[in-house]
Amino acid sequence: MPRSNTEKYADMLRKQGLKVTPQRLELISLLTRLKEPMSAHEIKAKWKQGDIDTVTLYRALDALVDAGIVQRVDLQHGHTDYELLVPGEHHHHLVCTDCGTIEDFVGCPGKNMEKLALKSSSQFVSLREHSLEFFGTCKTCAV
Amino acid sequence: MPRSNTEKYADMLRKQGLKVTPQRLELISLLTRLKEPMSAHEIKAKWKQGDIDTVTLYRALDALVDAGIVQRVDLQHGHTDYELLVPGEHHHHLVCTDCGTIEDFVGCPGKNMEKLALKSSSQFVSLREHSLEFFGTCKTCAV
DNA sequence: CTTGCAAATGCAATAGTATTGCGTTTATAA
DNA sequence: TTATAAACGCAATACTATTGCATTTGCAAG
Ligand SMILES: [Mn+2]
Ligand SMILES: [Mn+2]
Ligand SMILES: [Zn+2]
Ligand SMILES: [Zn+2]
Repeated sequence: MPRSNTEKYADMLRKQGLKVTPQRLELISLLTRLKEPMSAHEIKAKWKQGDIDTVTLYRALDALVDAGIVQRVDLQHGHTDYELLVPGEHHHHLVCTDCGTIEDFVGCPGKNMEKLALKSSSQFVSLREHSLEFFGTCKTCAV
Repeated sequence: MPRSNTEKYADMLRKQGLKVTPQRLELISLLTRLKEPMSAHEIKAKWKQGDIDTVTLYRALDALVDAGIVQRVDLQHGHTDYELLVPGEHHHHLVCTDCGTIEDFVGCPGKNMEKLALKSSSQFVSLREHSLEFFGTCKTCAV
């Protein structure tokens, strides 16, 4: 990972009063190379520099989520998956319920949906986030 | 619960080759009265006829999901919540991250979103379901 | 109404996911 | 260089959900 990106993420951490540690840097570096969201255990299995304690990994993931670097995703796998968040963007996923194939969906009309949701709501005045995942069958599995 | 509704759900179970048991009927009856999605443990705590074994409850919930009577919801509570599904409809939720207030959102433009998602996809040709939940702050907590 | 049997139940054990407490180590700012 | 709050690693524990198996039961066939 180029130095500029590393420094960008380091700043995002420090901005939240969080420390920049070797573990957190390797975690970011690892997530940068992933093409799909991954569970804590899968991440742990991919760890290069020796090993990382499971607790430390979960706490590092929490820290990155707090800093807005990582987002949690629920793909109905029975656990939380994590992926790097591109700043200023957001995206969702298409999941094949047969083979597990995952594809990103980037054209989410989030603002419109939130407007719609707020208009129909009697109790809410502002929305900060939303989860959205699609489940279906990919070309390969459709036969 | 009126007899007609009970019979309707019983038929939905039998149609899937699933049996109609006292536990499943009480579970449906209990879910009918709920205004919010609930976890397995919360449902167990509300059980009236004596007690239900946790395993039986999970298996009954699975059965109702298979029969299309119940849907699973992830409200980022660290567990699965369950709620009765109105046949032919679907809805999502607004969740207050401060106090936990939950409000239904019924005006989901699901068909359009799926069309949008499929158009942008290179690997998928059909989508069956989607998850969508909004997270924000309710009027009471906004101050 | 009886009977046969696959499906469902209850209990015990276990798996999988995530968190807490605490003593030691380390990043960072003074 | 030093002080200190944050982070780390390890052990224990909590919480969520599932598996295996002996027993019971829904329900359809006769
Ligand atoms: Mn993604
Ligand atoms: Mn609801
Ligand atoms: Zn597939
Ligand atoms: Zn609130």
